[in-house]
Amino acid sequence: MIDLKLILQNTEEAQRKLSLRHEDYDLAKIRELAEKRVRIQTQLDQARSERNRISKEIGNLIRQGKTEDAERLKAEAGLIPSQMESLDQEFHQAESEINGLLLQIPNLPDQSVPVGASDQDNKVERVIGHPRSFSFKPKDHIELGESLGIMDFEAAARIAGARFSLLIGDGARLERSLINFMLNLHTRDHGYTEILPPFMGNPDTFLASGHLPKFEQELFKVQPFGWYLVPTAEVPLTNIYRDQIINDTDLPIKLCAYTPCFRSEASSYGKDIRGLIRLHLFDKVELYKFVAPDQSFQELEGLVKDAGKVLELLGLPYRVVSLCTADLGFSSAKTYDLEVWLPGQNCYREISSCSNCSDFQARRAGIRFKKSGRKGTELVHTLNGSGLAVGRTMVAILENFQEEDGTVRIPEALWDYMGKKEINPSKKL
RNA sequence: GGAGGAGUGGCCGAGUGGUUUAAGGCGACGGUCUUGAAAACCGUUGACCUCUUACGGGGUCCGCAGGUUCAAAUCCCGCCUCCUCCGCCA
Repeated sequence: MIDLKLILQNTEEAQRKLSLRHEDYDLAKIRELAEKRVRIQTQLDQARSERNRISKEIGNLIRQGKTEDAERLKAEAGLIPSQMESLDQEFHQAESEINGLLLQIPNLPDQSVPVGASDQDNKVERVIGHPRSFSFKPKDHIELGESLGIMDFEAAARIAGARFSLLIGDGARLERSLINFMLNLHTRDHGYTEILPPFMGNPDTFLASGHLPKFEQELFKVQPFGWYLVPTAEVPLTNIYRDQIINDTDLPIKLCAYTPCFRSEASSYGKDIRGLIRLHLFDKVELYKFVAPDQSFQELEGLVKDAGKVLELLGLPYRVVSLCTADLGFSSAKTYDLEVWLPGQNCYREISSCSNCSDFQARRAGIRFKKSGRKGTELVHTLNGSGLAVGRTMVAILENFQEEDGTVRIPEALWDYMGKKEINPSKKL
């Protein structure tokens, strides 16, 4: 949620920043409702104050035994609740309308975000590593996976349907190895604490992270219970500290988590139908930070570095892209995508998305921190980033390290995890 | 699934309709003392909304949401969460 005060005090500025996202929002309407709410609240507070005063007096009279005077006052005070009732209704009406509108509004882009109209305007910040040149035509991961006998999309479709995967033997082992490798790296070398959260959550949880109410069609709902399956570990991790006040000495808090991710891909019809690129269920290791506001952009750079380290240790070429204003996610103030080189597709593909959500999620989730020796609390800033999408990492390994005969070399960083240095073509199950 | 019990401030905990303006303790912070620290003693110590240039004032918050009442942490209705026992179960 963006700050209502910002809308009230600087409507035009907020409107201008939102328009950079190429979406329209009626801030004037919110402003009008908010001003109305304050008027009503003032009246309501006065009525309550009067009621409290009289009630206290009645109490005093009763204690002094002056029951007749008390009865007279009771008759007088009896009129107040009915006056308050309609005000109270108006107040709640205005408040829920304001909230309903506010929950639909995305975060404001930071001023360092490139202004643009589509993903064409994203800015390449840097390129790390060099795409390998092949002496043969590189295969894509689907062909490789099936000839190696480590994937069976037909069986996956039989079990669940389109956009699911089934890994066999070294394929399954590679997925598991990657998860362990990533978690070990981030916990041992990068200082993150590992979390294994629930893979589903209640509606409040998804509201706090910004996935509800606007994006319900992207989620799988568990009926009849009302839970949703997590589309990313960002959702449960955000909510670890929902409605909590954190000591500033505990910041920054750095967490990482492996979870499966469940996405309906409702708005992706026709895109990446085959293979491991876009699935209803995939594995991801997520990085997450709760930080003090003045640290968040610096911490974002660190997050990108931590995610990039995975690719570097695996020897995969990639580039870092700063998303433009039109391509930013709903909760994000600034996002870097890491895009890995895929020879099979002859292009860079997103393998990590690292965002600074500033105070947007913290406000929805009520996550604040307290500076010792200072009055009051302040909202934390939250950051999240993939470290990395596991399936897409497997795609990148298969496609980048393939040989002409279909053999795939395993990156050295994974040798111990895999117990071997290459995967050779073998019979299908 | 059955039967009980419980949810109060950062934490523990008192409080069964009106001197509760939520006692007391712990923790934290400040001070006295001390070479320094500890101990002891003294003091301070919530969040949120709102009015005010300011000083300061008003309001809300005792799991959540309703209700009764002039007045609710306290009584009533519904819900949520946690705990204990029984049953079932990976």
